[in-house]
Amino acid sequence: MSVFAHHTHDFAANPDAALQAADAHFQKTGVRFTPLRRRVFEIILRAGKPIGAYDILERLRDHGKIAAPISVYRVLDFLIEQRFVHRLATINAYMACVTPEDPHAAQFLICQCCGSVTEISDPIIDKAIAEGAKTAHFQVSYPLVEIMGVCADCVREGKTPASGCAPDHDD
Amino acid sequence: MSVFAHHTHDFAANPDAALQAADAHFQKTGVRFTPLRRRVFEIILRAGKPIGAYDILERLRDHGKIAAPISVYRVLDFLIEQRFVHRLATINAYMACVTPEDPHAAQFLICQCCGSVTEISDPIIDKAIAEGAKTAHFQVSYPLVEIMGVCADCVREGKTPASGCAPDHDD
DNA sequence: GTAAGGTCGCTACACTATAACAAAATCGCC
DNA sequence: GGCGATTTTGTTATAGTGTAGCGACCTTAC
Ligand SMILES: [Zn+2]
Ligand SMILES: [Zn+2]
Ligand SMILES: [Zn+2]
Ligand SMILES: [Zn+2]
Repeated sequence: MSVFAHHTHDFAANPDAALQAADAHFQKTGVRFTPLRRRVFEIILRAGKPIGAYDILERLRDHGKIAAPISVYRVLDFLIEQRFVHRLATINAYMACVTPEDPHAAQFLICQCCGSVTEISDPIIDKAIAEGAKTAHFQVSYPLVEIMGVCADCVREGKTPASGCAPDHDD
Repeated sequence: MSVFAHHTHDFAANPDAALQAADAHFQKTGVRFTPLRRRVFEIILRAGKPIGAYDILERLRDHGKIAAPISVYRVLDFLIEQRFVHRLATINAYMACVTPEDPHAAQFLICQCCGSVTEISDPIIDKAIAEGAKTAHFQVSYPLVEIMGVCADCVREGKTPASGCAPDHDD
């Protein structure tokens, strides 16, 4: 297990548990968690890292389902609305929220080398943004924070974004 | 003049001054500020708010220039690289930097009602992100902060994103 | 059962961005 | 000024991302 298992309930790391939790949640709230919505959520969970809308579409088709892009986007809108999925604007991809039951402002650490993304929820960043916005008399509805860079693993391997993320040669 | 003229040197508010500053800068550095690049930068400046790549293309054509999308994107890459332009990932648009001479991490306040965008450079937000990333042993290359919400002007008019940004009726 | 509302399928389309290669302009050097 | 190397731009084609509009179907409420 990595030193950087950053969350105690990392649903994304346990697709089955996450699906069951979602089942329970929608059962409780009465919101309809249809087979299609469940299937798309499962695909996102099992991807293990951010996945594009058209990749989701492809995997739907792998399972015999004939679908058009719009179907995927509609489900994505639903899952985002329900806070089970986050959208990453920088890389046009979608990933499962690690703590969907807990409303939160999230920040994302996006590795430009390996494509991994870590969701964090740092109250200090959150507060700083709230304060900054307040100063400008700006009413925040959604604070998007996507931090591009190199993840701990890739740093350890000496990779850099400049060199196309190949390990650095110091010659 | 608005109460929210947020910057002392808001180049975007003075296209001519900004262009002259750019001329001087590129003269000094020896980097080539070609007519096309200058023209695109001028279009972005005169737009007064974020503008899409294809809108830039259209305005180029208005001035008799025949151009393909790729030309615009190449120039945009250049201007971003030179830090004279920022890209807004959330809305796929580009805007002039308010303080291009001063390297900075920027944050953007994007109004979902009127489409206006304000660039701020809040050291507290910046520091909070740096600290948060450090905790995760993540090496930051570019911290993207795009805060969606309602600007001061629109708040004053009672607009909300929920109602499609029409003024709120309380009936 | 029937009407209403929500979900999904289907076709087509709009918008955003890039690849590959050729032509032209610029620069450095002699 | 000629000339090769480099950079910039043009040209054509294509990839990638996201929506509109409408009708069928399915679920829910009465
Ligand atoms: Zn989350
Ligand atoms: Zn990495
Ligand atoms: Zn700036
Ligand atoms: Zn506004």
